[in-house]
Amino acid sequence: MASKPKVTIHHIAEKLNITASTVSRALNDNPRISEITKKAVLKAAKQLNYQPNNIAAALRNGKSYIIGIIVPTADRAFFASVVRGIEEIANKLNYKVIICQSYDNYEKEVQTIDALLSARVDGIIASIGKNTENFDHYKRCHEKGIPLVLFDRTTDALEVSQVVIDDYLGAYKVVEHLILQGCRRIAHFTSPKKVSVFKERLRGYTDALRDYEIPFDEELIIKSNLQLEDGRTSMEKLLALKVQPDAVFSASDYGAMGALQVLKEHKILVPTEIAIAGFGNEPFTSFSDPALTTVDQFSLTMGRITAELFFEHFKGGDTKLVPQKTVLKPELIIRGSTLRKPGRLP
Amino acid sequence: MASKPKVTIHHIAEKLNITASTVSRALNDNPRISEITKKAVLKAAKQLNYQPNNIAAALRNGKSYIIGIIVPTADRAFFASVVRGIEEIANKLNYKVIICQSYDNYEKEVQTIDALLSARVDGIIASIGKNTENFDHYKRCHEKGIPLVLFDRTTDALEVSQVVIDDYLGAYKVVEHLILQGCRRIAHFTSPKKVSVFKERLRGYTDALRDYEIPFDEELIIKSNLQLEDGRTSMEKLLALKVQPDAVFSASDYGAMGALQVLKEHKILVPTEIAIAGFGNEPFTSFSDPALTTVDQFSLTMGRITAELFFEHFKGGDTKLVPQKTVLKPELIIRGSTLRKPGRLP
DNA sequence: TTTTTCTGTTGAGTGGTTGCATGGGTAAGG
DNA sequence: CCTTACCCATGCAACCACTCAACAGAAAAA
Repeated sequence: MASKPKVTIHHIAEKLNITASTVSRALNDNPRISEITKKAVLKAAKQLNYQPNNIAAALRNGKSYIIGIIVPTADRAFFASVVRGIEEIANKLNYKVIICQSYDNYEKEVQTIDALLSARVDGIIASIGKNTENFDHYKRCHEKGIPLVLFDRTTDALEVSQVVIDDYLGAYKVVEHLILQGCRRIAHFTSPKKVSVFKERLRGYTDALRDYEIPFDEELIIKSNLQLEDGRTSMEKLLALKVQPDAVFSASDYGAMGALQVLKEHKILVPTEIAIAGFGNEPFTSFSDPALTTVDQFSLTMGRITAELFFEHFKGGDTKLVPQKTVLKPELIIRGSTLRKPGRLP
Repeated sequence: MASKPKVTIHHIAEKLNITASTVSRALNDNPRISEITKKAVLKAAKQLNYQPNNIAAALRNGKSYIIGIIVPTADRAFFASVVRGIEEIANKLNYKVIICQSYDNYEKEVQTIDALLSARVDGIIASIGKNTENFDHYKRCHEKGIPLVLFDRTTDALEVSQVVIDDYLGAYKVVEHLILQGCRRIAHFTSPKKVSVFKERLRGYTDALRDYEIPFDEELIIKSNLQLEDGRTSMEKLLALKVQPDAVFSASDYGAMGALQVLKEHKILVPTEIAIAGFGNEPFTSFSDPALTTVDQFSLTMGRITAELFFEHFKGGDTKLVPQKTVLKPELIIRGSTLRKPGRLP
């Protein structure tokens, strides 16, 4: 290494002929220190190129001012946006955020939780991975007394605060919209995983069909991982049916995009022959031709609300917080991929 | 808080009637501790629900096993991918990664560096923000003796290792391709910022024109922030010219996508009337109609290489590392938005 | 008996914070 | 004018949890 001066408050203290505690207090703007001393300390600190050691402070205080965020992946627009919302609030309160990706991998998720606990973060905000069915690692947070808030991919198996959007309502709106556009045989791409968001979207789908007296057909439910490639194969499966659907509602935008690609390759007209709708309002949904109808999840807002809910834990002192579930209303974004009757916007 | 047992190695030691140092060694699998003791310690640790305190260890060792990554934004596929590549290597070596976003904001970037230094990370890997023209905060890393490696958005003003792709070559290939497709009046979207990648792409553009004896026309160079909206306004500017271009090469995929949207709205045929090419191979480039010709940056590879270069710092011991610059070769991805002569793939 | 090996202990140190002194100065009270 | 009380700025030393160099005691080897 080039140079490691390792300037500590002791060096500053020595230089000024005072003690480290005074320096510490001065740096923390403690009222018990005179302005003159503070000025001197600040000046000396600058001169010596002093860099505070948060590790030491964190050890002493038992508080790191860092909160951990766990998301399946940071490159999904939705999660990136939520993270941004959280960061906004956290930074305002002088907290730093460390972002960890579980890549929807259970082991990695467990490891990450452990790493964060060992790193002594002041709290964790997480969205549960798709493959996670055991929540013991999250329970551990509770045991250690460190606050946990979940968003989007949550579970009711844990007694923690959570922020979700009304996936049921979003799905219901999509399907209702498709029905109003004249679709009668609506397929649904969903996940085989026990993730609440997908279960809720499926429920919205079923209920909308029921309310409009459209028969539910099991063969129109295609389960997959909902990625682009899955959307493609799912669509191929649908096209192989004796009676093809006249609409597809995918629980993810990626799946919908895959379906759209396949339809274009098959020269099947969208939305005239088959309408397509996704979920999530990923940015690319507006770039396709036709642009994808989808559901916006107000990700930035979700991030902010999650953070606010999270910081409630620090306000009340030691009073145990009652877990709160905040449900946001999603918004249907109607675009070309489902618009069969021009000009008709509900 | 619910419960804060705060189990330390001392509790384990007490329980087993040994000392804390023995416990510490046992937990670290030190050969000087007998297997029997190790087993007992591990068992007691589990029983007591012990959670190691990395903060204390880091303070003592002066090593946190955390490296900080600074990217302008984590939600760009390119950066997300690089991060993933870095994480892959880092995790293998038992390092944790903390991802920080500068949002291309200079102040935030400076703050982040300071925060990371104070957090005593073992090193920093960064991509410089668009608006950063002063690099003193990066120099500070060097002063403190903590390793720094830059990728993609780098600068030669700092004596540090860096990993970049050959932006010049990528741009050259794009423009050459456009010329071979018969385009003669090729516009270029670039950034007004002093960021090397954009300067290099511009240079590739100019050189390709020169090599093919196509006159350079200043009015075809449009400077903007290269986001979607910028692409739109830039395209509008081009359309307002007396002599419109027959191709647009945007230094970013977002800009290209904006241009494409405007052209479609104006019912101008792509690529027949105006061909469009971007740079970066963002996933959405394959979703548009026509799909966007662009340049792939091998982001995952870049992440891996960056990480490997970074960890070189730890291998050599205290020998000062000579800064190394690794240049990756980009790949031209030809898609519909520039394919005027069917079947002609170089 | 001396030396080596093995296993474990002691105690200092990592950098910063904080409860409890301390000591000088000032103001009030006698 | 001299106590006494009190305040203010600062010092002292313990503490946070863990690690490691140095050391010690016992058993094994020489």
